[in-house]
Amino acid sequence: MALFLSTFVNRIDRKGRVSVPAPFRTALATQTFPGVVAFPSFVVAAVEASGIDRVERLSASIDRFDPFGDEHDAFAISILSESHQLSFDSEGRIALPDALREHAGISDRAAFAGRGATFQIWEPEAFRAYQEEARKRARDGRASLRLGEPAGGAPTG
Amino acid sequence: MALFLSTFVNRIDRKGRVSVPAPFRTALATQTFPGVVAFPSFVVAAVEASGIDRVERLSASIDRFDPFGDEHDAFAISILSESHQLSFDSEGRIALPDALREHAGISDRAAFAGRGATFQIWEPEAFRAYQEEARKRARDGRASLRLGEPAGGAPTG
DNA sequence: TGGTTTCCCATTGACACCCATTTTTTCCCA
DNA sequence: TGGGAAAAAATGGGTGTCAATGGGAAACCA
Repeated sequence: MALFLSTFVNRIDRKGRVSVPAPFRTALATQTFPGVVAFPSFVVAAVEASGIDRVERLSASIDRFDPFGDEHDAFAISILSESHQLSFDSEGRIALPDALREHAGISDRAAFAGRGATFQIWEPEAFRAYQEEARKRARDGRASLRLGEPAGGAPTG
Repeated sequence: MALFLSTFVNRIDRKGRVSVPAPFRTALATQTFPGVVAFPSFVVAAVEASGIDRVERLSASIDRFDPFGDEHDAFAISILSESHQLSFDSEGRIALPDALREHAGISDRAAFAGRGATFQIWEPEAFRAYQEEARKRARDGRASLRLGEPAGGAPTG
């Protein structure tokens, strides 16, 4: 199972290329498409990304519902139509399309932030601020999260 | 299941490496990733650490919910994106990233404090003070600890 | 055929691996 | 039960390898 952890900040060269962090590439190695699938987040100013397998599952679960109901239409449009397939070059880099860069306000550096099964791509400073905010919320303990089986107990942090 | 007990203080060399205490390495031996996963505590000035299995469970339980809801966003960001995968070298050492060292105020020595299913990494003096404080609270009887049935509730605290 | 993308190669720097040494713990035996 | 040998753990440092980065040239598209 793919697990994206940690945050890496990489440089974008004048051709618009960024190295995908090596640990992320490793996590993506089993995918059927050698690259990442990315679309603009509709919640925050960042790019959502994952391997193609996850998108295929998402597509399948959308398909399972009424294809003309508008409930899932929004998701289908927002995600699938705005997704980009970004393939690795021989060095493990991808080219970020302008649409995605603009959405995230990215110029010459990109922060790859692991989120478990997916990751996000941010403008580094914006991510720092967002992270600070998230940390505050976590500390306030408004969300309580318990680990699944086998071992119970909340994360102690 | 991994069980981390006792406290060990080890030296950090000029490359930023520390030996993970041998008993902790033994407890981690069954994990799928040979190393530790660590992230800054959002409660105290210390580093939270565990094996990767625990983080995988965490990721899975986040994934189980609406992946675009913000209910668990704070934890996802605070834990997953701030986690570092620190792999053992052939001597059983890990390299502590600057971000983690700074958060815990660690310079040249690190205290590994067992907490059962997880452990923490402290600056030794800070840990001593924290321990003293915890002891005081325990004496005042303000903390009550209950053992669960054989496999019952998890101890909190 | 201009502009873009892909492939290839070079450079740099960080880190993983390897080996040596010191320190601590364990174990054995007098 | 104390001393000492042997084993294990911790520590220190050199070096080869790989990831990140930059740029030129070929391939591709419009």
